[in-house]
Amino acid sequence: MAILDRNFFNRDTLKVARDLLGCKLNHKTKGEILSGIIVETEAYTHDDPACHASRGKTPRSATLFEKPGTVYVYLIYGMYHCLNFVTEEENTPGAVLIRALQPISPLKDTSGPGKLCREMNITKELNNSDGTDSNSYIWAEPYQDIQDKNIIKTTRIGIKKAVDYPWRFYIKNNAFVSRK
DNA sequence: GATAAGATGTTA
DNA sequence: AACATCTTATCA
Repeated sequence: MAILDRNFFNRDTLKVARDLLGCKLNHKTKGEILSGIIVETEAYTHDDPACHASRGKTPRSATLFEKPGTVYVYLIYGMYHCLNFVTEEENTPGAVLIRALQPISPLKDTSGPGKLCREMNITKELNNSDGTDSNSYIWAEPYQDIQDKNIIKTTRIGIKKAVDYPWRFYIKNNAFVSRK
């Protein structure tokens, strides 16, 4: 099983967001591995007003400038963690937000970026870690091949800037996509 | 130091 | 539609 490596993430953010659909996400925590299929993603790029790096490098957004494949986890609204994979080459900010998973491990509720982090036990501790090998705590690998006809490309959710960018991808008719 | 806004989720 | 709840950025 080939793990998604740095070359996979060192590409156009929109392509990475699309290609992550159908991949298996794994998180090693408390001696066990939790996993789920990625069914919904959003892209955030260097020329995107909604990206955390849109106003330059700050302590929080610094992770977005890291090497492709780096894990970016941040807290939103003081309550919920969100999981991202950094894309594009180093010093070019960009990331793919993982918005929903179809559980493989016995996870309860993973249809939303905050919910899946809660279920997968993903916290800020993982921020800035390397997500490109199975020795790290979190990584992804190809799992299902999703055809273009089964992918919906539409606008992103929960943002106030660049609301018209169709940079959200999800698998058609999948019950675990958020905001049904 | 203070303040406002935010890539959310739950409840009603 | 309100609210729970707190980090981050951006001022001063």
